[in-house]
Amino acid sequence: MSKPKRGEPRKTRVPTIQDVARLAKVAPATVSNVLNGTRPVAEIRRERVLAAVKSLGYRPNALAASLRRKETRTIGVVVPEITNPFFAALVHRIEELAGESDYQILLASSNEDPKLEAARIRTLLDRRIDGLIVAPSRDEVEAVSHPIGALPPTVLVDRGFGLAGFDTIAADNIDGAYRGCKHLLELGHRDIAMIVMDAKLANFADRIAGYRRALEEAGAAKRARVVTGGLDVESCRAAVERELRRPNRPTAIFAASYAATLGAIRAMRAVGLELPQDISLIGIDDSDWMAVLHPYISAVAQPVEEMATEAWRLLLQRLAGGNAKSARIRLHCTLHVRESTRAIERDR
Amino acid sequence: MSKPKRGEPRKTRVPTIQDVARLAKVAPATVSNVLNGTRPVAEIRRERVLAAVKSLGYRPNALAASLRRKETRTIGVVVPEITNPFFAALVHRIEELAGESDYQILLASSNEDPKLEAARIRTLLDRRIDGLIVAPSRDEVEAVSHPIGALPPTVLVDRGFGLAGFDTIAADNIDGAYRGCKHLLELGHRDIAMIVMDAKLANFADRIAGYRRALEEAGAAKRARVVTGGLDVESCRAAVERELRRPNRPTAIFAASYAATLGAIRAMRAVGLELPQDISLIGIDDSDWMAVLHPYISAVAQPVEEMATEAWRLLLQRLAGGNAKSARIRLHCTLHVRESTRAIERDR
DNA sequence: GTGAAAGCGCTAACAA
DNA sequence: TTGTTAGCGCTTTCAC
Repeated sequence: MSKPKRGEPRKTRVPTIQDVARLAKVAPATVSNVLNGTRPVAEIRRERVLAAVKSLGYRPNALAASLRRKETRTIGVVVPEITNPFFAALVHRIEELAGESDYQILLASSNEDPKLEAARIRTLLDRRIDGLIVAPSRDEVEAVSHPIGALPPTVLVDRGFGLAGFDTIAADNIDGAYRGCKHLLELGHRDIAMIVMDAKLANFADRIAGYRRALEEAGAAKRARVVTGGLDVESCRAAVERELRRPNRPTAIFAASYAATLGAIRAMRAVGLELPQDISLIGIDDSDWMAVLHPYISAVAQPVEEMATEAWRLLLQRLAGGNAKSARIRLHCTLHVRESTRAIERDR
Repeated sequence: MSKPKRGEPRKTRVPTIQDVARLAKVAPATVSNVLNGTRPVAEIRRERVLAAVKSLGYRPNALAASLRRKETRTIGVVVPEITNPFFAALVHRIEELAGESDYQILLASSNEDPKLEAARIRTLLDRRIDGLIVAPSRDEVEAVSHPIGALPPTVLVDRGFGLAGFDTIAADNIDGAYRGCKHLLELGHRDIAMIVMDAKLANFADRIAGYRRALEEAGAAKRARVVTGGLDVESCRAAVERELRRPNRPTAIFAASYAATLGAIRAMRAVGLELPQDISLIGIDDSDWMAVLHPYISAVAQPVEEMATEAWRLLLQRLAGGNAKSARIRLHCTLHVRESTRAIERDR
């Protein structure tokens, strides 16, 4: 009964179901049945088994069980970038839900690279994951549809909305951007630059659309200016800085993503513009620090928690054999009006 | 050759090594040898195998291979909280390194709960992970040492430093805190309150020690005030707020963790103190937003990247059978002097 | 250089 | 209710 400690040469082979069976004087199948509740087992044996399990410190080899059962209770989760608070929150919630349903998460990050994404997904599939939750790095998701052939039940979050054959979930980006832009318009802004990372990504296209729609309604359609920043904070900063140095600089910046928001603030500093006196800013994607330092940053928050919850719900449904047609879920954003957006000065 | 698309009823059973062998007219073993380079295979067969693999879209079942080989090329990673930027960065880097060495990451989060942590580790072990990287939720790590008995090669990061039988890595918390505190002292501060989450955790004890040492050197040992905040931002905020409302409030706050920093800033807002005119602040743990909004927040940054890199290196070493005695690695923190720390007004 | 056969640890099907 | 048997798909002896 002396439990071997780390460091000691581990002499004792890790016990198998056979060892338990032998010790309990029952068949391996019976051990299995006791442990999994697969079939009723007489109380006497049942107790002998449990005792043997305990005394040997037996734990079933999940690998062997998975191989046999053809299910791993493992879900692959692929995100572009775990250090982005949005994806961190997404993963966090998914991991939590998975734990509750006795699933494990195999995490992979694609670094926004479709090739890497495809490769990572492939190795996840090799491990026979039961399902997959992906926040694709691109919309085409060539990565996602190409490998092996068939994928296990898969839900796409944030990007790739509406892709045939997948349950997809995304924020209502059009509406979110619309409301964010409208907020600025109501404050009197007309020269609003939207900063996107890549206008061709559907998310950004949608956000641009929402932004344009708000502008049109305000009769300012012609004032639309969309600036393509690039995929990281630094390139966004540079793009915004260029924009701010132009003769008729915008009075407000609408940063269409987290990195764009960070970049925009940096750019303002670089150019020497004070937030919100000299210029207004609203971002898409919220983070806790935005309500900590003045000026608190106004933001359109995506419903991350709900997105994760829905993703998990849909996935479980598929895993349970649900054969409904692909779900497409749009979830509403929340507008947080804080201090970085301010009514425009009259003298402009 | 028609690759089955998702949505179509997948009629084709996923091909096994047997199928490949049959098609290539060789033994399964030969397929294995070709794919793994285990033994030389005649060029003729070799090509037949490769062709068969391609035409069937065969991918080896990693589960079966793992069961047989008794190695999964999977590493468990357990962190208290993935949404904390420090741990997010840690996981990010580990995941990156793992990918490079063709390992997968099984992620689990303990929510700072030792019981949950133990449970999660146990299920990771059931999956026969080859190794484990844990940022323990507590120091005792009863969780870590208790389960099954033996653990696979395990490295402890951030907490649990020096625990027998593990490779452990942590920031040099004493020195980091010492330097942070010294910075404040050099600015003339004498009434510096340190906010910790739990004084009993070794990390915080160390940070307190560093803080005290700096104070002693400055002959201000008696002015030490350590405030225990609690485990989340909100309770830290409340604790700091209480401190700030006391008659002789501190002139500077030294927040000993990320959550404490967030809480401290909130508290200052609540009390109406302006940073850095009315009070100075330095935190432990850095984040990108701290250098974005004024005042930029001074911080003692832990070397996350290096911690992850070292953790991975040590783990690989163990996995390779390295039998060196447990490593204990302390890595240096970096002091980022920014704008939230300012020389104290003379009239105090 | 190659194939046949055994077996990793488990569960499901089949008997008893 | 229980035990026996046959694999899950792979790798690894062991023969040839």
